[in-house]
Amino acid sequence: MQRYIRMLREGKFKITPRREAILAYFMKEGKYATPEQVWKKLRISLGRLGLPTVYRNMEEMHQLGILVKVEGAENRFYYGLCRAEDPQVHHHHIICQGCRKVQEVEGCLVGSLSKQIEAKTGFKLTGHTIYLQGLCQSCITVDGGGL
Amino acid sequence: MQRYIRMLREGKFKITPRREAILAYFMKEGKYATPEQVWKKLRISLGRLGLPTVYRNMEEMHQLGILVKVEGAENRFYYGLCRAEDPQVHHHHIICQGCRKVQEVEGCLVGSLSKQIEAKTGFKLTGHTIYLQGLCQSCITVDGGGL
DNA sequence: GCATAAATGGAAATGCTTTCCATTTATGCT
DNA sequence: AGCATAAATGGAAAGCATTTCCATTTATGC
Repeated sequence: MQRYIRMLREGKFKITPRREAILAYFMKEGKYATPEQVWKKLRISLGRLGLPTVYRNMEEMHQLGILVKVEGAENRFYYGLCRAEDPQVHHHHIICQGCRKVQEVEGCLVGSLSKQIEAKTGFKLTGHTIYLQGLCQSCITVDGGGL
Repeated sequence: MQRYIRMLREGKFKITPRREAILAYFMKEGKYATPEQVWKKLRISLGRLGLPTVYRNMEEMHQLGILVKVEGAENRFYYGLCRAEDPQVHHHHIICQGCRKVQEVEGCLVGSLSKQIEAKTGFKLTGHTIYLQGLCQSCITVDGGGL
């Protein structure tokens, strides 16, 4: 938790109860979620909580590298906590199709291949985004997906 | 063009002037575009053209593998023509940040790494999506991006 | 040609996300 | 501790990409 608080501070953001609650939510759940899902849950304990506040804060946390943002089903966006030691160090995430758990994949998948890609296509690579889907160990043993 | 027409037929879709116009648009432009962009252009030559028609057809073509669908800026979706010999054969696309040109990258970038990823994470891979961004040769020589 | 299911256009609805703005609050300074 | 101030927040309303509805038109097989 403290490291995420620190990241907020470094981004010149204030530490508010709402932000702490959002962080706590993701620390506890460990899976990806939409702003609305977070809002529905936190609204109960926080009393008053605006949906725009959740959207704003989650997007800010995404900008800071605290949350990963992925395009889920039905053109909606999901966010998940990035637990990488240093989020600045380029890496990827894999998402469990069973329980929506988010996990880091150290190292860059494209880095080692970039030369080949550039040779093949004639392009100069400037960036990439990878969405890995899979099943985490506990979901493999259960039934193989669904949620 | 004929191969895309064939793909539409195989998908039990009728060959309409609108569909042909959309295909022609992408054949000519070769870059990715939103339904609205396509609509604005084709509306002129087609006289009457409904925006929902463009959305519907582009999404259908995406389902058939004719168009690639990528999430662009500002939560909008862009489509680009897939020119791979056989779109069913798994491959990736790279998009030029300069001119939005879409190009195929043969082979799968994750295939050769999947064992490593699975070993590292404990996940069983079920799928992946890769968005490669780069600059095509002509854009490299011009200025380095922008559009 | 003709029948028919598919395609289309325009208007309206949907629904995620953002903006506006008045009020509240975290933070730095004294 | 109290204060000033810029940032954060909530609620309502707006924005806007995308989809749905439905009456009309059209491609296609016979």
